[in-house]
Amino acid sequence: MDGSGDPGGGDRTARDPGSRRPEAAHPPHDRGNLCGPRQGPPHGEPNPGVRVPDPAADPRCGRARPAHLRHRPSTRDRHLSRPRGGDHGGPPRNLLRTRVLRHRSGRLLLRADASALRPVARPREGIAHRRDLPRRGRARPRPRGPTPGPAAHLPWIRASRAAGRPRGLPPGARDPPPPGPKTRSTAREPLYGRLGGDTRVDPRTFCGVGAPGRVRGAPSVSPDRGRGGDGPGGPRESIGDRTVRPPEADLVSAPSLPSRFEPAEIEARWQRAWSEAEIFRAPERPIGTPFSFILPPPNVTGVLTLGHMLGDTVMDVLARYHRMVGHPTLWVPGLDHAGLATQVAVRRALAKEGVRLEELPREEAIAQVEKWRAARESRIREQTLAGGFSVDWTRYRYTMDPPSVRATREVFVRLYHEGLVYRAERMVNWDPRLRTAISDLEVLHPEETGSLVHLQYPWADGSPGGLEVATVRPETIFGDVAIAVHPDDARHTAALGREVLVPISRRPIPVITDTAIDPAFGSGALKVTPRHDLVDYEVFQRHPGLPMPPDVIDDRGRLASEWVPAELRGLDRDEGRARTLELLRADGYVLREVAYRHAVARSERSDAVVEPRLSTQWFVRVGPLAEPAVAAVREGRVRIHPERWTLTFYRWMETIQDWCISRQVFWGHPIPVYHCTPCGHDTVTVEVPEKCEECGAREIVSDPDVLDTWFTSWLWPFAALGWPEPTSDYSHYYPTNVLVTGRDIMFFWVARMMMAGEHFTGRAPFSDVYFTGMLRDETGRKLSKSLGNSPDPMDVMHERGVDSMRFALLFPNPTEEDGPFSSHTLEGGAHFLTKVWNLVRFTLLHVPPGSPPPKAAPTFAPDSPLENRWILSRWRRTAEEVDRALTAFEPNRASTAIYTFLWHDLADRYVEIAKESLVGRQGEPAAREARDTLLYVVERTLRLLHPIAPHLTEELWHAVPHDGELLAMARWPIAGEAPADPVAELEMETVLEAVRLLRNLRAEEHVPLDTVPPAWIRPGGPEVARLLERERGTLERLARVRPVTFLGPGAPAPALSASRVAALGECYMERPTAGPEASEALQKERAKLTALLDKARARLSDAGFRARAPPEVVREAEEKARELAERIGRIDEHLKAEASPSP
RNA sequence: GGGCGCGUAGUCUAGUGGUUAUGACGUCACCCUGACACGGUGAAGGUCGCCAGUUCAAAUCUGGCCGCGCCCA
Repeated sequence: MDGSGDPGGGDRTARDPGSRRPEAAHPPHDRGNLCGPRQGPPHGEPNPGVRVPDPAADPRCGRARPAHLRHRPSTRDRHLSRPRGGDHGGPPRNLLRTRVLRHRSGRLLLRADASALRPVARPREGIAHRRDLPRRGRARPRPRGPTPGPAAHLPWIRASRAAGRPRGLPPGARDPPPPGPKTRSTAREPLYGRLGGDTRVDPRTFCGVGAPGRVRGAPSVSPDRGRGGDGPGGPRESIGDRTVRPPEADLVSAPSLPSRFEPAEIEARWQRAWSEAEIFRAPERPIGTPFSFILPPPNVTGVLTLGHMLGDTVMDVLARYHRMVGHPTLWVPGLDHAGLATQVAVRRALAKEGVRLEELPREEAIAQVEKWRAARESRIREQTLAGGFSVDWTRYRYTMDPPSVRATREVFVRLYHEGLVYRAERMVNWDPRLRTAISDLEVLHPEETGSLVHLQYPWADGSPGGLEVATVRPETIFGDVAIAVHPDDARHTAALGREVLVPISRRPIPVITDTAIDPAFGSGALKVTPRHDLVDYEVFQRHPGLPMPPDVIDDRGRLASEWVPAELRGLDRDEGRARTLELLRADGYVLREVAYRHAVARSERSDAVVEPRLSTQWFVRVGPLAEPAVAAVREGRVRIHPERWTLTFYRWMETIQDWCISRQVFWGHPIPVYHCTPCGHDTVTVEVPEKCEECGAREIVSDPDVLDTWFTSWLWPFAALGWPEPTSDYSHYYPTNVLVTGRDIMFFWVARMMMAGEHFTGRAPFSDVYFTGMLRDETGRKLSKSLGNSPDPMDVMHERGVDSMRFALLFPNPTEEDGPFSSHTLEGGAHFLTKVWNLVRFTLLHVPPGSPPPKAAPTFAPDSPLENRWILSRWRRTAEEVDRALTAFEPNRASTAIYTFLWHDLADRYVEIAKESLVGRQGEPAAREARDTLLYVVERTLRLLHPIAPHLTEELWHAVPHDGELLAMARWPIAGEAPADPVAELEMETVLEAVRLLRNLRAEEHVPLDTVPPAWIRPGGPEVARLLERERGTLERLARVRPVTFLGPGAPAPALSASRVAALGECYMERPTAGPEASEALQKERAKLTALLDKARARLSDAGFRARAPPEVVREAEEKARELAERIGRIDEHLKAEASPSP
């Protein structure tokens, strides 16, 4: 645990440079130009008032150009050739703006020449088409086509070759052996490093795509611009060549997106856009049900880790979701001063310069810490900004800013006057290195091997022998006041009432009895050292006659006091122990020493062995505070996710101890207690008093201690909103909705916040607590700084992009458990985002410029293509699942649902099926319906994905016809808006199963992909027959067979064919090898089915099953058995036929 | 020592009583098919830790054991 105040999480940390107020780091952009309210309407209704910054103005983007002119070479470029008449030299580069190219299909393509706007710097490697790159596993050049290269006329590709390929290859040799171990995609070095510094200003870098669906009347955009030139807003530079724009008629628009995306550029641009539109700023007077929560303020001593990123991502997903749903959303960022931890860190830093923090005057020391804090704070903010998290920076708070001071003092004073804060002399955990009390929670108990020393305490009356006492801390014998034995321990009855002498110092002490003594430990006799052991102290308290000894170990952990032999005084504990042992051995007190494994208390902060020490401290009486907090959970007012942690919560709350809140350090909130020297009264007030409230004397001394950091943190959900002042934020946004944090600070922080919330505000501070898991590396170890296996999030974000990181953090991680994070998961995230990117590119290929944004789900005629009805239905189910997951605090499930839908259903199936219609081979009505469906589903899916991958989806959304200014404030899609169509889903399953069978046959028979063989299907029934005949086109295309011939029940199968038998029927494909031998696959299938059938029959023949199982289960089982038997029968026929082929 | 949790293909993971056990990474084969090779198609790979029990039926419920982890003492 992070013992010293880091609500941001134990293993997490953060920092950022800069000024305290975020605005300084991120100045509002030209606020004067805002022509409407800053806050958008609660929904994503188009908000004409919000001025969206012009991404094109971003210097990192190069110059603005219309979207359809912005283009980087992609696959299709290799098919491009110049229009006739194009010459090799072409116009001077700096004049050439666009080119009309002819696709080999005959279509015209319009493409921007990247060289037009600026000289081509060394292009990034990825610009080159993949065919130009060394490929994995293929060593030999593959000659293709007569031209030197597929895109040799493209200057940047030439450049790329020059830069990226081995010299000396002839122009036609395009695939040299891989120069490295892997292709670039699998190379491990950071992309950044390889790209070189020119990456971010590369003119080919895509600078924002058009916004064809711009809202009517949006002031910042000229309405006639269409797809041509607008980014998210603002006037654009005109390139003055609109005449180049060809007639709409026969132009299929070129993809306006490059085939890969450039996360760094996109992220920076949209983060700026969001920031300038101030959409994360929560309204002062929210309308509707707010959604609010605090960011666990990270510890100023650390840097943000991936653990923080996980938590922040989860929170951001929730925030963006609720914002889109229409809830006024407030996410309060902050920073924790982390008193002890910070002091330790600064102390260490100063020590390197030879300065001892303790020796500085208090003011000077505080100034040093302040300086340090300011530097760290800006680092933390930088990281949070880089992550694009949608916090409201205008509400940024620090745990030592004036309102926090006020709240902290207020709370102390109230508790003091309520009798819930008190000062007492108690045993506390003392850190002798830092010289302060620390809390139980800041003490670790690692197992260590020590030595158990058995000593003989001689009888005081001089009789021979003595009492055997075992101890691991012989140096504390000088503080002994008694030897205690269990009253029932027969071994020691003779010793009762006698006295023994403390070895070396020869001081007589009594033998007493106490039932707390464990007779099984050592000799059953315990030395009682009340000032230096909790158990001993308790024994001591039960025996009022014993004298209180002086401290034999001082606050620095040195042997001290007159009870310690002079020669040992001043020695450190360890050395003192060794020297004491020597003396004991020399004088014959040692009976034996044995190695002993035991838990040693160590300070989490300094690693020093904790010294139990009797000292005067301030405490909070937590019993009365704990009860309402427990009640809140029992009554369901606070829900803990994962739920099982509620058990741990209860148990801890039941055994809770008073909380020591004073610390003997200088960095923190001073304890607001002022002691009057003349009369001894303590004045405890919120305002700093000038005189004693009792006697009026001015000689008052403030308490030298400061408060535990958590004494401020536990107030955070309301203190950060302005409490105790009745602020607007407090009244509107408190209680908050959720707390997301690591479970390692459940006791430190979460439980205490609940106590404070109930006690001071009368309400639970949040209704849901979500504990994230821990991240682990590939070998299952926790990511941690000390293990060195925790990558810096900044590196991760630079390498793969923020959204990839976010996706990788969510997707593979179980909701309730620890999850893996490695370069593999990160790569997986990046791959998915590339898939999304390319799916949108594909969509843009087929959605003509200026298409209206999808306002509602397309409606279909009864005979509309199956795939359209199917994909809408699948989208609806996905949207439902995403809603369910996000309201249940399971963002990883949302990510899984979207991933599966988008990749498998939408990209792999729907798009492949719908291509036929989209390219127009089915006529214009079919093309239009497919376009409408595709556009609708893609646009709505981008919305669904936005909370998880905000930057990418924002970019893509602007490329697609859409309604509204920013996706971040667009309306959350309503699942019910698309019709559920179970029939379509069932039918599609059948069709896809048939496709799978045919593909299977193809692979099995090694039919090359460029061969389109005929196939036969004998449907299992009339319904299947009707369906498959209707979907024949889909079948033929996806399976790459033609024609498919449907066989009637009795019709003979083609000779020499391979076959598959499935529930839907039988499929055949000619066997090119023409062997009559029975198919291995058929045999295998038969064996599998037979096993299943045996199982099914065994079940059916069980009388118990028939009698007790629900009837529908029995019916299903019978059905299944029948079907299996039938399939096996059909397989047997095939095998027979193959064994004796018909002539 | 007490409590909680987890053991499913090489790895990570879905799956809360009836499924031919899900997906990802990795592996193998074929393929650059006009979005994507950061891609597509197909395949191989699992006695669901072990043992007993409950049940007509167990990866799933119960108990015991083994292994791992976390928290508390």
